[in-house]
Amino acid sequence: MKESDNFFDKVYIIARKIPFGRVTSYGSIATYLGAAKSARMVGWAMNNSHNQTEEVPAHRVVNRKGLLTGKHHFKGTNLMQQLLENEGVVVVENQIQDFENIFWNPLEELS
DNA sequence: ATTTTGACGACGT
DNA sequence: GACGTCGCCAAAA
Repeated sequence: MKESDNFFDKVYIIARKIPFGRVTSYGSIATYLGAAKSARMVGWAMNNSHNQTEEVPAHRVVNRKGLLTGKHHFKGTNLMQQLLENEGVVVVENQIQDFENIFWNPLEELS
């Protein structure tokens, strides 16, 4: 069950492939997996990502608006933002600044 | 087993 | 462009 056995595992794999200092959106991952309209499942997978053996940089995954919608799910209140800022990502009020610039699209970057 | 919700997104109004 | 509704699919109540 290393490779893409199911939709969820794929999400984790893609999430781990996000480069340092870059971010992507749930929908982009879902689209890349062929389930463009199942963006919610990506988010749900992230929630379950804690159960995964390997760590998943869920903090690098935000919604299409570049908004840190899932920050409440993290341990701390602003932990997600802290992690992003630690990578050079500027975040103001849960919103990523210059989102277009740091956006990582698996459809293009990843074949 | 049925209903509700949810780390989203696209479309309609 | 802000707000509302629907669609997708899986897990929790």
